[in-house]
This record gives sequence, structure tokens and C-alpha cells, in this order.
Amino acid sequence: MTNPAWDVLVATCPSRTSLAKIANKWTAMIVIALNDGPLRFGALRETVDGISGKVLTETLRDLERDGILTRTMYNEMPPRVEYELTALGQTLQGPLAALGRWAEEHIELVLRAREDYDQRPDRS
Amino acid sequence: MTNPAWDVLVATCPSRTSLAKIANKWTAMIVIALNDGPLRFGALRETVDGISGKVLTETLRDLERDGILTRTMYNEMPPRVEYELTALGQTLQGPLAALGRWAEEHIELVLRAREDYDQRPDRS
DNA sequence: CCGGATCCGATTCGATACTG
DNA sequence: CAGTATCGAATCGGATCCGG
Repeated sequence: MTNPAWDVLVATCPSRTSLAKIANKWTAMIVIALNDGPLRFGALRETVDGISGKVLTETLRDLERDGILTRTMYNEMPPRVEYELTALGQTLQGPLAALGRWAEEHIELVLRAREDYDQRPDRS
Repeated sequence: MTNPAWDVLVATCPSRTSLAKIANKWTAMIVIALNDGPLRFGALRETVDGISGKVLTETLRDLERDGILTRTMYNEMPPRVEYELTALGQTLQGPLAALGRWAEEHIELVLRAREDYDQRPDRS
């Protein structure tokens, strides 16, 4: 099923274009946020704290194009649009959630490493 | 050990700065490339196909600062510099390798999803 | 010749203002 | 409410140059 010739380390390999999109902080946070079920555009913007509307729109479109999530628009007033992970997107949830957890669980060690690094006298 | 208040979805949380660095294609590829042991700068540049010297240098410095890898310089001629994952970096190897594998294993589905999306008539 | 610093164009980012 | 448009600012990234 999987072509063993695919290798993200090869510049021209299509799998790298996919890695480039999923190895992105906004993608990670959006997929993490959608773990508990579909969310509206506004709810996503609140949950993924600090994201701008423009970047949220762009990232959501890219993810929809790649089959990671679906966009469902309801013809209501006021308009309502919901985003939800596809089956494919749910297979991505694990790896990205693991990344998020790693960041939360190891931030203390990272902060300590930064202090050590910044206080090194040898900045030759 | 882990502060439950840390949440990568909160803009001001330090863990997000860490997530922003590890959720990056170059970081992912470098950590993946270092899985089999230390590599020299030049070997890394070949292995992570397509990366420029500048970006490689910057990313390696960031990762060194965060305690993900070590940089060892040998006073030889010609110069030799080796990069190697730390114990902390090895805990990151799993999650990032999983991301790379996801990209390779699901690229076919992603490519098909892109075709479908691009052929949709309703681009209202 | 290797590691990496510099320069500078290209891309991305994000705040604001506006539309259906 | 859910976007789109526009436009500086910031970041990324590649070609090129430099020190040992």
C-alpha cells in the first residue's frame, strides 16, 4: 500500500509537501482543537488563541484541500460554518496531539536549557 | 511534574513557543535525520535534501539552545562539527518520526483529495 | 575545502477595514 | 458571523562571500 520509495528527506518527494503543511504550528493547533468534535469558525478562532482570521481561513482551506477536514456551510442568517476532521484527519490527530503534549510536558527542561545556553560565556 | 496549566492553545503560554519550533518541517527533518547517530554539518545538509546552509545553521542553533541537540566542534583542518541528539532530543524523535511516517503513508490519499478539491465546479 | 555569516529578494504574517 | 482585501512588518530562504 505504501510506496517504500517515498521519503520526506528527498526534496522532490510529494510526501515532503505534505510534511511541510502538517509540520506547522497552526495546523497542529487547529487539528488539536478539532479533536473534541466540529467547531465553528469563530469558536476555532477563540480556541486557537492568537490566530488571525486571515491565517485561520488560509490554513483551513489548505487542510480541506488535503482532505484533513471538511467545511460545512449552512445557509442561515447569520451564517454558520462548521469544520470537522475527516477520517484521514483523525489519523493525523494522534501524531499532532503527541507533539503538543511533548511541548507541554518538556517545556520546563527546554526553558532551563535556554537559560544555560544564554549564559554561556563562550560566544566566540 | 507537569503543570496542568500549560496549554499550547494559549497564546502566552511558554509551551507554545516550544511547539512553534518543533512543529516545523526543517526541525522535523533534522531530528529524523539524526536518529541514526551524530552527523556532521555537511552530512546533514546532504541528508536533509534541499535545505540551505543558512537555514540549517539557524535551525541547529535554535535546537541547540532548546537542549534538543549538542554541537561539538573539533579543532581540525578542515574543520569538523558534529551534531547529536540529547536525551531530551531523543524523546522528541518518536513524535516527529511519527509525523514523517504519516506524511509518507498517507500521501496517496492526500494527493487524491487535492485532485478532488481542485476539480470541484463550485468555486463560488 | 568546510562551516557558517551576510546580503537581499520572496514569502508569510497579522492588524485593520470592509462585504454578503 | 464568516469571511475577503489591502498593506506594512516580520520572517524565510537562496546566492554569495569569508575565515581558517
